[in-house]
Amino acid sequence: MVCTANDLLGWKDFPKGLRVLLLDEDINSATEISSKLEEMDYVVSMFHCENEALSAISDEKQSFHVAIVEVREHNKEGRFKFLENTKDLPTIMTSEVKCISIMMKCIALGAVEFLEKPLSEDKLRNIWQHVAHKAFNAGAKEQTEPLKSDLDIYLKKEDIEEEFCQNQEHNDEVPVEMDKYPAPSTPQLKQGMRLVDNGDCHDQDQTNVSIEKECVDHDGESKFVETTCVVDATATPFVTVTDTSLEEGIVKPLSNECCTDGKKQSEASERPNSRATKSSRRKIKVDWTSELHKKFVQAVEQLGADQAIPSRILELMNVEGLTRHNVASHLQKYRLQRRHILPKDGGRKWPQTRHSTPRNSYPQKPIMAYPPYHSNHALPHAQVYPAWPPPHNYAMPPQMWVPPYYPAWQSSENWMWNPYPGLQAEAWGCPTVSPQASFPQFQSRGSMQSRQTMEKNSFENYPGDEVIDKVVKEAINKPWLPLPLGLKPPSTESVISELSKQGISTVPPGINGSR
DNA sequence: GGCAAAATAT
DNA sequence: CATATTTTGC
Repeated sequence: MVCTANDLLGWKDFPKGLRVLLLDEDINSATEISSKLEEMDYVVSMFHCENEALSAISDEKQSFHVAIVEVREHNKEGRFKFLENTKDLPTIMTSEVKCISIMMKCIALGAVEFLEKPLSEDKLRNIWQHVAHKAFNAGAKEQTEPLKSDLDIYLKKEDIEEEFCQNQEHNDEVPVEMDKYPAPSTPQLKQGMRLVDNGDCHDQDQTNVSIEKECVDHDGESKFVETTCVVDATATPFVTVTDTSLEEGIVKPLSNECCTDGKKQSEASERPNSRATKSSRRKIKVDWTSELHKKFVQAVEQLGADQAIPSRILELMNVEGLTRHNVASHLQKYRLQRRHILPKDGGRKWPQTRHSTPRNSYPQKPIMAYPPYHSNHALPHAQVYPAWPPPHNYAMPPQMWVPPYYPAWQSSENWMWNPYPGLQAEAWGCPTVSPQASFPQFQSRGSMQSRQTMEKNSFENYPGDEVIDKVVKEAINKPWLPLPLGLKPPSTESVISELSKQGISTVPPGINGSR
């Protein structure tokens, strides 16, 4: 059985109840291991020969999450075969003898780990990690469309890779104290994955910053904040990072883009680990995804301008892992943005007239700059909604607040108004900020895989952010090319006039659009 | 809680 | 190398 990330999400008390197939011809050993496992609330099915085990596996009525298989010289061929036939089942090999060639072969054949006997409790305790790993990895391959679990929204690929270290204070309900039992195991490395082991992952004051991608959540409700953890490459145990497989999207299960961004990976792996060695390690970075921001905004709106203080917002948001500081910081930026944006007329440069319907006509600038000349672009209306809520909404009492169709932010880089929309936007007649209300789950750092998926979806519905971003970027960088999305370039006169408004009266030769 | 500096990320 | 975003410190 292939456990999916979603399965894990809904799994109360994970990894309790994890079904373990145990194959060991030594009855004593098997019994011993089994009882240890059962003490940990794993559900064990013991087998003494491959065939029994294999038929149990193929039995529809049974399913296993992970297998522990003993191997020794005389049965190795059978075990290899077993391994080959159970690719979907995370299989841990174990042996009394330490034979490097056998070990190697097992690993080569897909074993997720090789453990030397005897199997201590510590070793056994962590076998769930392989299930989680598998789940995350499996999801990526199958994903055809984004999963939308809460975790999806909050977790990112980095988490999956880097989270081993973050369990510090997860004191509530964690069935297994992972933090106290450093995984003896070597979670299966899939392409490009790194194992991270930040020696000191404690965080300071808050009790909530534990992000656990692997043990996902123990309570279906909890939402984790997407964070980026500092990685210490040197601390990475025997993991050879294979960056070549960037787009190998791993998992999508958990999030929009779990483990897929090759660039990030390589960067991370090469990243100097200065920080890791530093005693005062920086806190993991909260990634304000559109969903998270949306929550934030809703909280702010609900509270009203005067009540909207970090602690209350935090409370309302109810997002696990988020700290007051995080919120405060975001609030700071939020206010800054509004201050910067609102004082401006809001009408002169950004006539709401264009595509606004009663419902979405906000007094502020739309999220994207609008081409003043043409309205025949292919962008859907939803895209013009402002990222920040309009002022009248902002101050509205809870009961009065009507959630507008809120455009989720795409990436943190473009969720605010374009500070200088006039020039670029009007000059080029194309959006400067990519809209995206339809696929908030996609982050800009998305994997190639999600990117592709997104693009596919996008074209079937709305263009996705990334698509737009890309297109817009290209349009800006290569003005000589025809504008995409049905946009037309502004007239020379309008450009000149706009430039003069900006104080540019002379246009240097060579930038007149031809080249 | 809020502001600003420092640290990072892009 | 500069800017933007987020964390830290006060």
